[in-house]
Order: sequence, then C-alpha cells, then structure tokens
Amino acid sequence: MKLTTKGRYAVMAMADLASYANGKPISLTEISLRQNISLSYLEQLFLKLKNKNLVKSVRGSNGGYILVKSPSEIRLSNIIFAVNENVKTLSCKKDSKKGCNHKSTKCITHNLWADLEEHINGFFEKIKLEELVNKDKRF
Amino acid sequence: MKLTTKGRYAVMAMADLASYANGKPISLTEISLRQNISLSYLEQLFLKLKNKNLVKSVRGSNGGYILVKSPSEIRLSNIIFAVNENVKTLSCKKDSKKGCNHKSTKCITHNLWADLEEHINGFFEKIKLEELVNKDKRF
DNA sequence: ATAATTCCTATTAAATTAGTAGGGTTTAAA
DNA sequence: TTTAAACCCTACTAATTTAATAGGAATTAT
Repeated sequence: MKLTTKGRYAVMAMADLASYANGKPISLTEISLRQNISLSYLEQLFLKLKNKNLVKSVRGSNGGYILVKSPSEIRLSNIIFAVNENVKTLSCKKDSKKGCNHKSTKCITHNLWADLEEHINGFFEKIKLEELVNKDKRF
Repeated sequence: MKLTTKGRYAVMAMADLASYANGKPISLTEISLRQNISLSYLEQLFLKLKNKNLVKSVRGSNGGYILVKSPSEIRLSNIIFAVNENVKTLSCKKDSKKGCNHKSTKCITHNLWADLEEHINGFFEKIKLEELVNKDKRF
C-alpha cells in the first residue's frame, strides 16, 4: 500500500508557492528547481490546479502562477482532489464481476474500506496549506 | 492514490476464516471459492500470515488453516502488516537523491506524510477482526 | 524579434501489482 | 499402500498504473 507522488508533489508545489508568494507570479521553473520536481510534470499538475481554481496563471515572460486564495483558505484535500489523487480503497467497479466478490451482496469488508477512505480524506480536510507554510518559511 | 488488493484480500480471508471457524481447519480452497480470490494468491498470503503467527496450518488431507488467536485479539493492523501492506507515504529512501528533494534538510511536507502514515495505521489498529465478523456472520 | 513562460496532448519508460505456474511435501482415508 | 486433498515455496509473466519525457503551440515583457 503505497501512496503515489502525484498528490505529494502537488502539495509540495503549492506549499512552495505559498511560501515564496510576493504578489508577483512564481514560475514553475523556480518551483521545479527548489523542489526538484520535473518541470513538465509540474506543468501537468498546475493545469489541474488551475482548472480547480486554486491558482491562476500569468502567461508570457515573467509569468507564472499565483494562489487564488490565501493559504488559510486552502485545504490539502482541495489540492489532492484537484490532481485526481483522491484515495480509492475499493476496486469494486460497478460493472466488473471482480472487486468485492462475485456475489451480489457487498463483501464484509466493503464498508471497512469505505470508512478508511473517509478517514484518509478527513485527514487532508483538516489541514490547511497555511499550517504547512507557517512551520518554516523557507525550506 | 489507490490502495492495493493485497491487504484487502488478507483481511477478507481472515474474516472468512473467523466467520466459518468451527474448530476444524478451513481449507484455502473453501475460502477461495467463497471470497473469489485465486487459490494460489491466497497461498502466498497465508504463508505470510502463518509466519506472523496469526494462523496455524494443518497439512495433508482435510487440512487447512486455523486462527491462532480469537478474532477479538487480532487487530486489522496485524493482518495488514503481516502481508507487508503497511502504508508507505514517503518515497524518501535513505540513499536516494530523489524523494524529499535534493537538499539535505527534510522537505516541508515530510512530516505531513509521516503523520498520514500514522493516521492510517492508527485506523487499522483500532479495529479488531471480531468487529468485522460480528456484523454479519455469513457473507 | 526574442526569450521566458504557460498551455496542451501524446507517448514512452519504469515500477508495481496481480495473477499464474509448477513442482514439492504431508497426511487422512479408502 | 495408493490416492487425493491440502499445505509449502519459488519463480515467472501479464496487466496496470505511475512517472517522466517529448514536442510543439500560444502568449507576453523586454
């Protein structure tokens, strides 16, 4: 059971953005260098973050990204969700015969995994971007 | 972020075992049929469960597996851990330059993921096998 | 004009997971 | 004493997912 990097990268990048915010747009190149995340990969992530209205972009030279809201208004769940990294504990697809089990009723552990999903999402909902950034302004 | 089936299968199988326990060993063939999990895959899981002393095996004809402890004494964390499905939220390997970031200090999100790991493991520690089984004796 | 930057999609490479295969050992029971 | 059911163990393959790369188009400050 391993959590993947996509959500982690997104949170790191947003924390970087919040941390270095100065009113002017921050370019992905900067973030890429500071956080050691591939520029192209960051671009993909920020497209999604933009679509979810967490950041806005400024195109062209000296462009970059700016947080739409203040770090105190952004929950980690917003970020994670934006990059489609919401937790999936169940593989029970609607159509598939596999998943739960072959029976029509839900398997005994079905609710367990659903609960776990809530538990994890709840963790991310409780934490705001602000809390990450305040711990240490420059990292 | 998707949780894999290994831990889920292990929990399902253990719940099945607890649910159908009657003093005599339960064969993996039975569990395989009831839970729709490949027999060979189950064998791999039960080797690990046995090594962690959660079940004992009875070889030969009419053999199978028996729970070593009562379902009230088995935490889901024991099962998950036994099949090596303990959560890994960090990819910061000791040697690797990748992971956190290239810098020597821990990245700002490092503790976050460590906390998440604890949060998830805590979830499994709180729940006992008994609780799953009692909800519904036959599934 | 030029360079820096976002924007967007497609493809490839790497890693992991899920599942299969095959043969060995043990033991109850016919 | 043969047979079949079951555990035991390792290795391999297939499938899926993730991570990363590639390549260009559009935009804009200088």
